[in-house]
Amino acid sequence: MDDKIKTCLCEHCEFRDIVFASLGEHDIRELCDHKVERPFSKGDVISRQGDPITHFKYLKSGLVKLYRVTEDGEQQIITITRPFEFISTMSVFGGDNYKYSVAALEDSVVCSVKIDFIKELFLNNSRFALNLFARVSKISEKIIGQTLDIRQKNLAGRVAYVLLYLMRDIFKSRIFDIPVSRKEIADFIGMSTANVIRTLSDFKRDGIIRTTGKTIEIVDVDKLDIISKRG
Amino acid sequence: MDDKIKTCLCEHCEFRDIVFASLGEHDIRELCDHKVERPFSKGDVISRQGDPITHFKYLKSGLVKLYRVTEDGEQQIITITRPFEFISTMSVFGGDNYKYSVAALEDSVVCSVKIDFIKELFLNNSRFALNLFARVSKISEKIIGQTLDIRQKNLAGRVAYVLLYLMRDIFKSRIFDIPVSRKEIADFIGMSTANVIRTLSDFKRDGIIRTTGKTIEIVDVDKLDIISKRG
DNA sequence: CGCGGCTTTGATGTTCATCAAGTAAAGTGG
DNA sequence: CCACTTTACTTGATGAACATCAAAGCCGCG
Repeated sequence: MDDKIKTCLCEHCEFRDIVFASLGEHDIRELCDHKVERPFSKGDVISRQGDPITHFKYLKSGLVKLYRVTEDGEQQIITITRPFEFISTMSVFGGDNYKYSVAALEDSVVCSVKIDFIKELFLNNSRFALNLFARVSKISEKIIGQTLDIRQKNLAGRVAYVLLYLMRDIFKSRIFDIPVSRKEIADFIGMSTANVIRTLSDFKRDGIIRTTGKTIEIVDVDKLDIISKRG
Repeated sequence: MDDKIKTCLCEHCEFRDIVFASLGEHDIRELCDHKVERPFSKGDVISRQGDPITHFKYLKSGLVKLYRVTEDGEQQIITITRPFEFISTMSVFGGDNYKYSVAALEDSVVCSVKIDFIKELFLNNSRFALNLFARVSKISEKIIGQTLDIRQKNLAGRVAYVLLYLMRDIFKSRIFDIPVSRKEIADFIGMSTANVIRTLSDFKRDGIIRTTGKTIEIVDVDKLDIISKRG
């Protein structure tokens, strides 16, 4: 490797626009030196509930689930998100340990920077601090809103809500491969696996969705919207 | 009023230790000039979902509920909190409008500062920024954790959880006056009013709690803990 | 080909919401 | 201060929604 030719990739990372927009050339260069880019395969755990928080991690590509494990060993999925919508932990400088686990639902790439370096940036660059704060706040609010949305709905409404969420926010397409098992959907919306499947079968029978293997097509978005709202 | 004698009360406010610890004499003085202290009676709405966010508000004394109104006009209570645990909105600089409403459950005092002034402080005082960020993060995490806790429990478990929360976190006493109606408890844990009452009656019959009017005494904390955990 | 995991469907029982009716408590106006 | 009105609380009965259990089908993988 020739160090002289090596250009800093962070300079042109799309992430720069989001959180690091306010960093000058010098800081970006330094960020690059501190960061480690690491691939994760589908199913890999990216960070684990209870572990000490040493790094600031952000998702560069892929798809992850944020979840926690309850006392009786069940998973409770908090949210499913794409890059830019996941930044290591909500309380970046709040607590010392992860409150939740994160695992890859698709092959993913995560960038990781020592938390101390981010803290330094935060203290020295007020624009950066403001951006980061706004972003983390928005993520928290999205999670809270989603959880409350789900809570007030009945089974059919919840399943419809998840399908619409995957369609609109995650895949931006009416046809996509479901990235989670039925059990994971159940863990997300807080229902039993059997009833999630039953509801999906109902949707299929009514011509609202169509499935072949892992692939799903949302046929009747309007009807799904009605079910989601009415639930 | 004699302006010369008027000392700045913010200097000795307990809140200073929490969010404003990092402010010097000058900033504190200025904060004082900008802030408005205002009492709210039980039942008053402090800030309303959808309204533009113009001020940074924090609870100085009293008790509030954070809630949102669903499409069919029902209230969904997000959390109930004491001073220091409520700071206007989670996304202080995130969005332009309140995502949730806040109302006083007891007579309360709220301090209010123009959001622009806080933003200025945030940009000019990095210690303040860090403190504020950590605090807001912690509040968000508490809310998310609470919502997830409640979600995995059954009716009895939820009611037990709320009683323990009021006892431990809000009143710090086994005897207290319930600050919310049965309907509000129901809106908090996402159950019907009738069933909340039924469960409370069960607890009473089993000698777990004792009530006279609005006053409640938690008699058997251990049993309540078991019910809450098993739920 | 056969094993193990995920999925699907049906039958059954539990939990919880809803409805209804009655009681207590808390305002409200004369 | 009392009758009146309204709101909150309480309890029982009923039915709907959902979990659980069980058995069978499917599918990928060694």
